[in-house]
Amino acid sequence: MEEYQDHSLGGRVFQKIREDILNGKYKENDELRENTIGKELGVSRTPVREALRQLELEGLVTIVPNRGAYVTGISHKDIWDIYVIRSMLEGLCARWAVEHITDEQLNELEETILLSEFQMKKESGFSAEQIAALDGRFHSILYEASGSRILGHLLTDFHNYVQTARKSSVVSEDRARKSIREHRQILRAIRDRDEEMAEQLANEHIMHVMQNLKKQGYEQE
Amino acid sequence: MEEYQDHSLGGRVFQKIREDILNGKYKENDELRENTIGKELGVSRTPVREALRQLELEGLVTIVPNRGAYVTGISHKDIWDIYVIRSMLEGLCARWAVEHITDEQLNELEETILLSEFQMKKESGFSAEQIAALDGRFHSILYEASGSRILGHLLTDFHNYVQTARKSSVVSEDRARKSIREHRQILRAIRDRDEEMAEQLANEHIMHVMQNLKKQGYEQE
DNA sequence: TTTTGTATAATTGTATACAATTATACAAAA
DNA sequence: TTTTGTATAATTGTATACAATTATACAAAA
Repeated sequence: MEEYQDHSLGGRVFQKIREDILNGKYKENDELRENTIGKELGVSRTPVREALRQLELEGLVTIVPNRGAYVTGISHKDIWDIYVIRSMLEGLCARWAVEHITDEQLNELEETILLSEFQMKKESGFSAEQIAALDGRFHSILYEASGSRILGHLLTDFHNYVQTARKSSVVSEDRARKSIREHRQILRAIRDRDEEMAEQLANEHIMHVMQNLKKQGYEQE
Repeated sequence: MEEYQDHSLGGRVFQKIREDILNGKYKENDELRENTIGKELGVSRTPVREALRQLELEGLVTIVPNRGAYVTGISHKDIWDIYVIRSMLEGLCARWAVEHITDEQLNELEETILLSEFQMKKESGFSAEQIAALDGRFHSILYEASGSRILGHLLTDFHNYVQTARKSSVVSEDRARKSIREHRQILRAIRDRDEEMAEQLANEHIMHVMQNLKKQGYEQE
């Protein structure tokens, strides 16, 4: 994500703790002690502190002054809410992309779709992780193409949030195929400079993912 | 905002730097040196570092590893984009509030409107700051009432973002009166449990603010 | 003049020391 | 037994020390 995240200890600790919250290693209300985590990761308290402060800003951790940091956790309702919000914003993003997208970005979108289709045709079976990664790439190109720093930032955050939480396992073959087809339709609408259509398709695309989530027990609340 | 922000040095430094970026003291691409800021505020580097790392997460600061922190700045387009996004999400918020709002919250909304109307009737002229504060309160009650931690968090962030940036000065008397009237309409729709109407009105409410912004030179891009 | 190399200064990255605050253990009193 | 008080331990908050990295100044070479 951001520049320094990969280089500094603090950034890596941030990503690590975040992942461990989202994948369930740290559960709701767990106390996150600076020393304990530091020892676990082989670093001092300083980078851990930085990471915890950042995680609070993201809403994953609650800090009580002079007492400690606690996992806030992310409920099924939270994930559901994010999808509702995302469906609106992905629509807006596709609409804006119609205006701002470059030829190069169009080609990149095309490429991820082709690679996805290739994955699905493999005789040895498709790799869910690869499909998930390509899906991520497709969307982040669109975020970039929206020409909006704010919207891109927001959608990227959300994408990370839910992606790790629901893991890549949710990609059923049926859903994967439909998803790729929807990507292709979105791309076509953008190529045709059809704002209305692009927005609607991107909107529906996320709603379809939601229908799939519902089957897996993510209820409305 | 968050719990620890008021108590710890790091939290206060965070708020201070953020304010100074949004109100223009620190301009785009300004370098934010840990030592310099620390001396200015009479604290050591540690809390400043924490603050800068958090600000990067908010997108107000860019950190280049081993080199420094630079103000990212917030353009007119950014503010405009936030309003477009906000208009959608405030609509969603009002819709959800219809389902989740408590009687107490309804009363609080009523109260802020009454207080606003009282302000506008004052012979000595109304206080723009008071009106802005009441506007903020109205919206944050709604955010709370949406029953969505995620949506509330997001809208609160956005609200802070733009509020400080465009200062309270933009509140013209004409706009203030209309704004209060719109608040009243939104409240009525929520009371009537009319989701559709509540969403639409909240949506339009923000779009009206946008029209006002446009007059003040905030262009589409 | 322009470029390149190098010593020095400045700055960030991380660990650690110490103070302040909170949690815990346990004895004394009810 | 339950409650309260107090000493001690554990933890967070902040400052600072030191290492690593980058910026700057300036001389030497082209």
